[in-house]
Order: sequence, then structure tokens, then C-alpha cells
Amino acid sequence: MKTEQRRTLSTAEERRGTVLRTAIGAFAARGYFGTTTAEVGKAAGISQAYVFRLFPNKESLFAAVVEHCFARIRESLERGAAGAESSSAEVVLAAMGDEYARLISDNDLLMVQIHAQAAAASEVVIRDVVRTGYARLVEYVRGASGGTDAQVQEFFARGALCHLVSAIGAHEADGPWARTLTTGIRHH
Amino acid sequence: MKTEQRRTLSTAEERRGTVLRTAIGAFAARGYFGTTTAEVGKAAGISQAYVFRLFPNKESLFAAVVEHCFARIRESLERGAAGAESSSAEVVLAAMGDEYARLISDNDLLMVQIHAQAAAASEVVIRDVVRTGYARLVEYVRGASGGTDAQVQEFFARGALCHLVSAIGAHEADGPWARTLTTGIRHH
DNA sequence: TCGAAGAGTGAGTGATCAATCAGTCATGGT
DNA sequence: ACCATGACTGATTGATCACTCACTCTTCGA
Repeated sequence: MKTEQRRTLSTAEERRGTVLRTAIGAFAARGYFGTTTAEVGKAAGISQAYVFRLFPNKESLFAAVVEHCFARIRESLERGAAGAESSSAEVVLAAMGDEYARLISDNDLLMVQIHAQAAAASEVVIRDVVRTGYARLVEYVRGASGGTDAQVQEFFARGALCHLVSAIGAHEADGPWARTLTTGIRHH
Repeated sequence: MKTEQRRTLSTAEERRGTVLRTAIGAFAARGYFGTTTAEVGKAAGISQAYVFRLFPNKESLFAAVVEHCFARIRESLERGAAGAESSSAEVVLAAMGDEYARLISDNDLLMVQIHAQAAAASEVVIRDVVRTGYARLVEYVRGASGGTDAQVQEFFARGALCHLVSAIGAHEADGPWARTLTTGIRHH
């Protein structure tokens, strides 16, 4: 008569994957310093204590989450490049940008990106992750699009502007300033 | 024989100004959540307790600091516009960008900007400050330069890229990716 | 069937933080 | 000379946080 709770255990590796995925939502709101490990545990459906069995400390956890985000961005750019209807740099870059816009219509991913950028200033481990993350992204975009330095730079500049626009919610504000910043940015 | 400490009192208004100026350095490192009010007090040369006489709470304090940063950015853009050698949009925008680059060679100001952007996601008060800060900036740049929407947008996109570059220290990294991102950005 | 290895947790611990408060001392007007 | 106002601080508080530990329950190979 007891409420028989099917409690299937996962392997530690599976759990780590779950945490990586769900922690994006947790860190998105308040970033590295503002998010508690209890919130991360809750989001993953495990106890706060077990978070520390899966990751040695909060910093490593956040670093892993950021790395996971970069991997997803990379995948999204690959999808974009694969779906491009021509191999000219302009077309490939546009296709990548479009696919990236689709990815971050999620917003959590984008916010983690912003918080990672902020935390990179003081936390060396995070800075390394973000730095090599962007390094790989830049090289991939250059290689896959065949664009010039200026074109690739412009691609990332528009991405950075997209982050700004989302962070301050400019796309849901009105006034000419908001339209100036958002025109042609973040369609989805 | 006692160590006679020249303790000259300031007015509360003066102290508030000091805190506003010095807190930039404090918040630059770890942002809103990561910086303690004790650090802010220490940077201003006052006790942690007195920080709360000058500002009602940590959020208002940070909001005021961010507002102060926006004011300094605005001034810098005005200096740039005033020093432009022609009134064509391109020249004025370039002069503004140059003066802005000079301003944020300081780095603390730039970091506060990044942290403000991050904190804007969860703290409503901060979001309002950042939003109206950018609103005013965009309108000013448009008015002073007479540039088109696209030109003004590009101006802010390059600014955002500049923030990214500085946050991850790309300008002191090497490798082609770093050069791609930093070329033509942040001269001083 | 048993036992070792691994998944998972409740209950802490010491440290730290924002905010409060009661009080000291300086300053300037009278 | 006095005192009211305002500048400023030390000590404290209750909450919260990262991290630990002792422990239980599952799973699975031999």
C-alpha cells in the first residue's frame, strides 16, 4: 500500500549530462556569483550535496556549463553552414547568423554567454573556457565561410550587439533607439 | 603623543561622489553579485556601515554607479563629436569611437558596463538604468552624427565587440582568431 | 544470494554578507 | 561656551552559501 516510487538510478555520467543541460536555465538568471548550487541541484532534480559529487566545485561546474553552451553554438553554426544555399561567404555567414538567431531565441543560452563573459574578468578558469570557446568559433566561422577578416569580425560584432539587445530587452522596448539597435537583429 | 589623525569630515554629498567614483574600481572585478559592500566602503575610504547611510541598499548603489558610468560615456562622446574635423557622419562617428576607445582604455569603466549588462537580466532596477542609458546614448549618437540607422547600429555593434574583446582579453592573446576580432578595435 | 561499488541524500559547518543600531566625535550657528 | 545637527564607526545579527560527512539504498557481477 506504500506509494511505490519508481526510483531509477542514473549513472554519474548521465547525471552530469542532465546537470549540464539544466544548469543553463539556473545560471541564466543571475550568473556565476548570483546563482546558488542549491538552485543548480533543484533544476537537475538532485540534492545540492550531490552536485558536489558530480563536479569538484562551483567554478568547475560553471566552466563545464559554459563549455557545453559553446558546443551547442558550434553545432548551430555547423547546421547553418550545412544548410547554406551557396558557398559564397556572404550567403554562408547569413545562414550561420540565421541559425544562431534561432538557437538563442531560447534566451537562456544567450544569457549564460553574457554571464560567462562577465565572470571571465575575475575567474581565470572561466576566462580560459570563454577564450578558447571564441577562438574555436572564430576559426570555424572563418574556415566554413571562407570570409575575409573584416567579414568574420562583422559577424561577431553583430552577435555581440545581439547579446546586448537581448540583455536589456531592447527588442521589447519601443522608441526609435530600440528600433535602431534591433533592426535586422534577432529575428526569431 | 597620540597619533593625531587629521580626520576632516566631508559632506554626505561629497562622500556620495567619492563612492560613485571609487566603486567603479570595486564593481569592475566581480560585478554586482560578486562585490561586497565592504569592498565598496574600503575603496572609498569609509566604513561598510556608512555605505548604507549614503545609499539605501546595494542595488541602489550599483544603479547609481552604472548611471555615473553612462554619464561619463556620454561626456566622452560629446568630446569626440566636438573634436571632429568635419561634420560628415562618418567622420563624427569615427571621432566618437576614438574618444570612447580612449575612455575605456581604463578598463574598469568597461567592465562595469559588462557587469551592468549581465545584472540587467535579473535586477529590474538595473535593467531600467541600463536601458535608458543606452536609449540616451543611441539618440545622442544619432543626433550628433546625423548618421543613418545602419551607421548608428554599426557604431554600437563595434562597441559591443570591443567589450567582448576586452572581457576575454583577446587583445593580449595571440593566434589569428584574436587578430581577427581585434583588428581596428580599441587602439589605446 | 551476497557483498562490494556506486548513486544519492539529510543534516550539518564555518565563513561571509547585506543591513541595523547604538553610539562617538566633529562642526558651525548663536 | 554650548548644543543641535550631521558625519562616521564598531559591533552585531540573521540569513545564506559553498562545501563536507556520515549514512542509506540500488545495482550487478560472481
